[in-house]
Amino acid sequence: MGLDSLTMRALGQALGVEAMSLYNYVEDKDDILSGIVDLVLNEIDLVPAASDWRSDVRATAVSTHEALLRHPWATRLVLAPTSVRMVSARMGYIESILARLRNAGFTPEAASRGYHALDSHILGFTIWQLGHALPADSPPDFIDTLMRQLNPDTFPYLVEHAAVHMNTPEGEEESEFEFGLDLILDGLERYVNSTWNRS
Amino acid sequence: MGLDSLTMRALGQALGVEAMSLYNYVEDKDDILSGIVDLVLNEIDLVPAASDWRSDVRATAVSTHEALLRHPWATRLVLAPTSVRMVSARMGYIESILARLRNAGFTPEAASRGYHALDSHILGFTIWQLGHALPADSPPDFIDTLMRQLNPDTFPYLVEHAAVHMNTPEGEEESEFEFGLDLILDGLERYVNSTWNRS
DNA sequence: ACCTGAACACCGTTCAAGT
DNA sequence: ACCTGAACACCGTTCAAGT
Repeated sequence: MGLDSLTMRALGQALGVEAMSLYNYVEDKDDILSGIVDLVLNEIDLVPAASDWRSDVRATAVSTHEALLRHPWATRLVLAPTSVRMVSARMGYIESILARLRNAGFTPEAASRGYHALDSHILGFTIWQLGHALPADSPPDFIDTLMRQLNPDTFPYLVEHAAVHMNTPEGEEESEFEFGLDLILDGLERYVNSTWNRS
Repeated sequence: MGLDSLTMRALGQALGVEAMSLYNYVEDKDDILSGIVDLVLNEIDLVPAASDWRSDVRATAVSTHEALLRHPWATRLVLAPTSVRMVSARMGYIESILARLRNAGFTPEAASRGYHALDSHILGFTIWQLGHALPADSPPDFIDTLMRQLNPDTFPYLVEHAAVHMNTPEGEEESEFEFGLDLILDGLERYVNSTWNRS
């Protein structure tokens, strides 16, 4: 499992064909990966202009987070694009966030800051979340070894932290993303209110 | 350049030896990568207990961000560890954040939330920032192609956003990290104040 | 037009053979 | 004890040769 197991030879085999045949349909492997990024990003609902900027932007943040979680392997491609096509695939998404903020009255500078704060949280939290999940190919004794290191004397608060996680119901886990998101939205709201001249 | 160019054969050559000799000193390649993670994480100043929790935690967040920027290739290893050793290398770091929050009076649940919000921003923002830098091996026409797609008619706000970046002095760029960090710290401060019983 | 075998320049890793 | 050549099982990619 994992993005690394997507090889030209394996893909060919899945299609009942030799790896070299793929080059009749595709420039190179990056072309395939770019296509994957396209597909994933197309699952995101672009920012609507339905209500206030905060709800609109929030909806897209959640939609993006969900789309990425649906495709864990693609997330690192979105975050660290390896081709021009992957970069340009994200342009519409970025534009729609910027547009929504500017239309809400953000100055160009405030919209830029807002976009950075939001997008780094959306992508950054998601990849952080995915990275903290144990790798799928972890050997059976992976967790054992880890647990043995988790000594209550040397890491009391880590042990406590683990316990908090154990006692947290399924859906709650998800809302950690929204907790951080709301901290940022709160902050942006106060930031623009403090720098706005009401006309 | 990049982490991918660290191969056993290349490393051997740099040491004036064949690749196979390395296996006399090292279990496997993961062993080497784990060692790199160790070295990078050791550059981080763990959370002091010098003043208020906010300043203390903030100092470590900045220290971590700086250490990671000094070693861009290692960042994705820290974020998506591929061995038990890489995971356990981070334990002391996580423990120190949790400890500082708990000692400041955070409940176990609040400390967990706080840690998640902070660490996801520290690691997430950094890798987001690194991912948005153009890849070092970008072909010369990479930027050209990109600029041609950046049509002011279809992406007016992206063009504006790019202009904001152009007009931003060097050091300012850095403070985007601290801008987001302070939004989160503000939020945590209000969060714990609202849930605290002062005794 | 599409597919393939052989080949090239790479990987990480093992192992018997050298010193 | 440490190093190495040869080998194995992989990569992405090219290209001449087949249909």
